[in-house]
Amino acid sequence: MPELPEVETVVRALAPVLCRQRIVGVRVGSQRLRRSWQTDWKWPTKGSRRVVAVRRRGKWIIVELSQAECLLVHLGMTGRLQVAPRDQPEEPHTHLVFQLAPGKKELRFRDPRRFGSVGLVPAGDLTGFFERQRLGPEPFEVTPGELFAGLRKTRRCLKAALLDQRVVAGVGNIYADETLFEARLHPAKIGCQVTRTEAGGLQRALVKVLRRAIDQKGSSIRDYFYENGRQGNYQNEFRVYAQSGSPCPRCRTPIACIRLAGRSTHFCPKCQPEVRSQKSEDGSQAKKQRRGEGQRVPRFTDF
DNA sequence: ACAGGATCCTGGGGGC
DNA sequence: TGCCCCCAGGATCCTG
Repeated sequence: MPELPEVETVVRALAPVLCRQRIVGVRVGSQRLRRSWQTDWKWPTKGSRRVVAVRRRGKWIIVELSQAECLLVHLGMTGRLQVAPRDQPEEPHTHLVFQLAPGKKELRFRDPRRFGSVGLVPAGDLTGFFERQRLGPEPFEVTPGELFAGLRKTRRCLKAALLDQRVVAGVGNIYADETLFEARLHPAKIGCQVTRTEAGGLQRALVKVLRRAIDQKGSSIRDYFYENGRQGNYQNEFRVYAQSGSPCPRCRTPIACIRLAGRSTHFCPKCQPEVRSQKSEDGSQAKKQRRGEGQRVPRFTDF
């Protein structure tokens, strides 16, 4: 599952291959992605676009093109971007193919579960696009104070807050669990109960875990390969994620697995002690009186 | 306004 | 061996 380290690794692998190439044509598959990008897909019918740069924001891949446009790619759960020779047979679930020149290669977007999305944005609207998404700060740029402020606002648990891209961009299920273990914080602890010191520790843990994962070229479980079948190695360093029942690497207590924010959540019951005033099963119902409609985050295809 | 559950989607694994 | 069912999870939609 591509999270920040996996996306960063893909970007680093793609950038030298794609930069200065021209996209001379696009072929669209018959299956729709989850987002209805296909009907909205507006690729210029004439002229080509040169790839100027490839970079990342949160879990988004940004392919900067000439003529002030950006190709935005989100890999979702199972998305893969791969550069392949044109004569190499297409794998199943290939939804989008960009023909490159010079040379006889293609950039292919493959996504079996179709949770990913691809779109074209004017470069001038890139900032606006991420603002409409309310995409939070990059983990390497967020200050302890900002993280503390973000957590203070919510009654959700830390696990849910870390998964929320508006709090901090790029964290998914794996790195949320690993970060909370590193910070010795219980995943069910309520955001607004976190102290400034704990928020500082969480920020340091986040940076440490993500840096190490990037060094290891991400985690390869099931679907993720960063470049033509090459795998990351961080899955060999998981300390809690997918380690249910295994001894904690610090204290040998069996790692526990519970369900939080709709996701499997792994932690050490001893190193990440239960919080004092944890959200009770039926507690937090005081919010019942709230009413009205939340502000809609624009769909990807809205721009 | 906010939190949490449901939803989409396919491949893999477990149980029978 | 083959079939069925469940689970995995990112982002968004829906409900309370």
